[in-house]
Amino acid sequence: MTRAGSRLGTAAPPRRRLGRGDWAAAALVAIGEGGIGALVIEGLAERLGATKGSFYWHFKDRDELIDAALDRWEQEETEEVIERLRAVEDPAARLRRLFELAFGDHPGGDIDVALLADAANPLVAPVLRRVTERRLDFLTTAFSDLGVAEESARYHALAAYTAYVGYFELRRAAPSATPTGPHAREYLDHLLRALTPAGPLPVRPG
Amino acid sequence: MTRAGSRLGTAAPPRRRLGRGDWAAAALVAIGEGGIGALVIEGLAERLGATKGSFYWHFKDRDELIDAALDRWEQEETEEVIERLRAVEDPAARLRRLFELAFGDHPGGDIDVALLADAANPLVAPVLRRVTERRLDFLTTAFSDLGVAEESARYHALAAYTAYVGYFELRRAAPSATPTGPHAREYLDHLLRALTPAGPLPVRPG
DNA sequence: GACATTCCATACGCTAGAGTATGGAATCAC
DNA sequence: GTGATTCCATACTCTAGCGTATGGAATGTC
Repeated sequence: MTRAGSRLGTAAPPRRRLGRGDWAAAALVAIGEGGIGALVIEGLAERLGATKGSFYWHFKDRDELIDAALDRWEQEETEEVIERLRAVEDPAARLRRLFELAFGDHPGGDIDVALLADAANPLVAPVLRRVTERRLDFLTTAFSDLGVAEESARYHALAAYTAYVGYFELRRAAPSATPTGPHAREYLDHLLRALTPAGPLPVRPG
Repeated sequence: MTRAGSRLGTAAPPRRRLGRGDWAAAALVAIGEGGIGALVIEGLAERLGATKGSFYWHFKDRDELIDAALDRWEQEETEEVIERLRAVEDPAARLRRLFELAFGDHPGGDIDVALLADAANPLVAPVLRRVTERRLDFLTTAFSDLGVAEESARYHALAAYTAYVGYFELRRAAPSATPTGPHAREYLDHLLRALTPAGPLPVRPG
């Protein structure tokens, strides 16, 4: 058969040729939806309007794709976020911004949770460990900058990070029990009060 | 072949015949170790010193075993715990005891986390939702009994529960980053201060 | 102690999905 | 435009693990 939709447009868009990046991106989406287990080569191929043949030209095997997707995740959802937050001068504002980003509507939380679900996977484990420690260190420093004592800052960081992780886990376990709409913001306020040391540190003051 | 170890003891203990309960218990252990995916019939059979033949006599299929294991979990790790906590009169003591149980060394947290990992599984989803809402409701009431206003009590419950879930997720993601030994207790103290409304509510006062 | 019933082992069929082999289309180099 | 290179589709093989079929052991029953 000649390539589907190569001449007259079928449902699929007249696609260009694929590269490793396309596969890695699609893989990360799949992981976000159903974890490593949902990363099925022929499934991705269909989404991309291709077949296994393409995949096995770009990648040695499935593990190599997983690695590529995890690299991408580590970069986009941790390093780049941290980099962006460095730009915020005021420690309180930086922390507040971090909370807003973390609990916001981006798909990051879902990927996080999906990867936590595959924490036992030998490919996932080291990346997950690295990312978790990196984030915790950043959080610890953030609380330190706020004036919290060294030891206490670590506990604040742990509490904040587990609140974040737990929130997205809860959303999967019982979406109806998760605060939505105005309640979401109220809950975030509540969290900020509980998790930050001194004052209320209101979100978007004014 | 005659049954292994039926006369002279080999490595395996001279086992009695198996019942549904044995399979369900083994299944729950397997789930705790690796989630639903780790629940492999022939694997469990080997652990129990039996074969598939036995399993398919007691159960229609794998799904039926999963159901049985989930039932067991819901009963042991939620209903029975709640029942036990009802016995504690003082609201503050009850909440403190709950925290101690939750963050204690029982394997419950690991099973919780494993099932959260399979939240998308159609067999797991309804049980998980039920259990989560049940626990949240109990927590909400617990905070209410402590004198927290209705709406606020819900947020307290959410924060406490996500802290619990997040803690065990963190332990899987980066065990080395999780507080251990004396730090574990210090962190628990920190959490109690952050998550409970009024006073410090010390663990095991005195 | 023979028969029924309960329980289980062995040997098989079946499917999903990873990975391979190979020919051919697209694109580039000149 | 023709040869080389890059990219991809099709048609396989192979394995893990679910489920089934069937005979036989263990245990109860009278």
